Amino acid sequence: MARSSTRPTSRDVAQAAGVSQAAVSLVLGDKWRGRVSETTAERVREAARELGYRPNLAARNLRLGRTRTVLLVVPALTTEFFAGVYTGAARVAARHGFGVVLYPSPEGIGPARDPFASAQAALDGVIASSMAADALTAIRGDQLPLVMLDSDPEGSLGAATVNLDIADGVRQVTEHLLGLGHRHILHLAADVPSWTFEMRARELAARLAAVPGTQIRTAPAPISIEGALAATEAALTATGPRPTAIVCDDDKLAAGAYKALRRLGLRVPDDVSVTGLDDLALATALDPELTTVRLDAELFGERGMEALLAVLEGREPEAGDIPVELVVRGSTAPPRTP
Amino acid sequence: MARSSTRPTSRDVAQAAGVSQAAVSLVLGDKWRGRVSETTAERVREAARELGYRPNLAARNLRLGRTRTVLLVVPALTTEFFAGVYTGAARVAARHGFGVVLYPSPEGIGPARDPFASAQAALDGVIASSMAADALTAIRGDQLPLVMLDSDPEGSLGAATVNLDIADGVRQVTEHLLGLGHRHILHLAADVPSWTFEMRARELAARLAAVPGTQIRTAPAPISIEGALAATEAALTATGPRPTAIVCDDDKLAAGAYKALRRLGLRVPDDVSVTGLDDLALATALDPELTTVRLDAELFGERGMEALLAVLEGREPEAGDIPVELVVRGSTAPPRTP
DNA sequence: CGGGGGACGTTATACGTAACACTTGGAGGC
DNA sequence: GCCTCCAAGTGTTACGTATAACGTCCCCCG
Repeated sequence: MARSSTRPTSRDVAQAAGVSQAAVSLVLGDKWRGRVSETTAERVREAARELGYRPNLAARNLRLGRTRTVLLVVPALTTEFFAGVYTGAARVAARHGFGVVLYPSPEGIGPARDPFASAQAALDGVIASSMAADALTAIRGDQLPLVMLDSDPEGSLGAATVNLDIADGVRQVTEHLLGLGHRHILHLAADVPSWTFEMRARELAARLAAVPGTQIRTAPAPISIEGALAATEAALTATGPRPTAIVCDDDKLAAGAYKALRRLGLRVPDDVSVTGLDDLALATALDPELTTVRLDAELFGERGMEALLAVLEGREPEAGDIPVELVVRGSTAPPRTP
Repeated sequence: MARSSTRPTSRDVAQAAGVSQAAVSLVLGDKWRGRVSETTAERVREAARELGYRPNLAARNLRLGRTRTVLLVVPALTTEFFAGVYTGAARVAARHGFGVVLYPSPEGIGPARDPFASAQAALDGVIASSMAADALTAIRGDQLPLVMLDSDPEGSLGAATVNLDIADGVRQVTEHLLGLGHRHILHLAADVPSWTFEMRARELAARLAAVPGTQIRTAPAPISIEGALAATEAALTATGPRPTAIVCDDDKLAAGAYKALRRLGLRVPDDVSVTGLDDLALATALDPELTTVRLDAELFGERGMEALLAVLEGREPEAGDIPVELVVRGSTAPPRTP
């Protein structure tokens, strides 16, 4: 029996099986075909089982110079959306023998300057959702292979990007509302400095500008129910004609809009139509159920991981945005004719 | 200039600064007081900065025999609740120079037998939320220091435990409803084999049994809005007197109950009162806002991490459950007198 | 009967870091 | 003048693994 206080090593297994450490490595690494006899291999496996042997990952990582671990940087964990992204990424990763480590962006967790101070794990690459440019350059400084999710393809410092076709989602929402007859729209905009939100505002404005007689107003709000409530209430009690529809950057914002409308005595969709974006569980918990743009978070995660694997293997990542789909529910209707 | 293709090592830094590798290690490890002169130390730091040196974590982990990385096993990432637990754990961890890696339980991600197959990172310890017993024994088999969240203190194989005082939450809910005059209660129970849910059912039954004239019925449902909707609808259309209050194991279940009641033409709280448990953002998105038990997820995570640090340092973890608090909102009212 | 080549291993080495044990050149004490 | 001591480092080793390179046997073929 070896030292019982410490974890058994491959050398301990070797001694127990009466072979060399190299043989243990070969057998357990599944590289023994034609190099070790079946009986010896079985003896090694038996010894490993007996001792409860687990390879030391730090040693393996050092030896191989790679870790088969990847970091997923997300802006926060507070929505199901990034849970879905993680699930998809982890599924693809597992198929390729990779693990995924999460790093929620440094809001209240240590210094923002160094995204890796808190993620001690040694890494092969990084998948990062839209984040501020300075954090991005910090990551690039680490020379790690990088895939950006939902980021400006032009300005991402040459990193590979995987994007949802949110511009198309905005198009679908706009056409849906215009088709119903809406002409006066309030954009409840996420007050977060990020390419994706700026792009949504631009796209929405451009779509509406193409139709004469339309008006748009923008109300920025932090992404929380309370924040959206306040912003919506302020925007609707302001002077001028009342919007007949509210386009929200996010389902959570839509939930806040619902509350504001209720507080003002307005009904959805009779007085005001509301649309969201994400299609979280929240969307169907609301009454009436929310018309929103469904984003396939898991597919997003899968495509992100596949892109990173491609970069790691020196291949070209698959191009093309991920399609999104408008889900029409009960929160949109034609505007009441005045 | 060293080999530019590969990452610089401490030896490269040493060469650039004209010192030995050992000196670099001392300076960068902040152990140089009285061993290296201030001028040399500065020269080393300068060289490290120049080359963009980052220590190889795999090598450090191997050398030190520890990783300062901890695994947090959560049942799923689909709720804000575990996002909060993570945030709290990561905050405490960062204060002690630790990192936290997340491992969502193996639902659709690789083989359930080996929770670590997907988490390649080398680990110092594990924090695990309530999970099936076989997964637990698998973890124990790895000999890693373990803290269990919200698990049976008796049956957790000697691991340290940190618990929310959910029994007290159930007490508060029960007393609130009994005080309002409710006597016939439906328990919308999470259909998940877990100590914490079994405990809630037991506690609820015991509390009600102490009051003569009360009735309780149980409807098990998967933790999803759709599942809760179906279960509630089935339970309410069954024969017998209709419950006047629904106690849900979870806010998400409550959202499903709301939908079922709406579909049946019943109003909250006039016809039926509803309570939840968690106090997610969802609770205030509902109309009327949900009376629920607030769990302090971040504090839960902090206490979990502190307990693990205590175990790692050979100390005794702090004892005592984390208090929870009933938040009364608009979803509970006295039953209508028939 | 010589030797070519499988089958079955072993020996040796490197990955990058941290820490222990050791050296060197003076300064100071008596 | 010799011993001691300290500052300021250096040389060396070990952590546990994976793999390239190197031995043996022994069988079989020409």
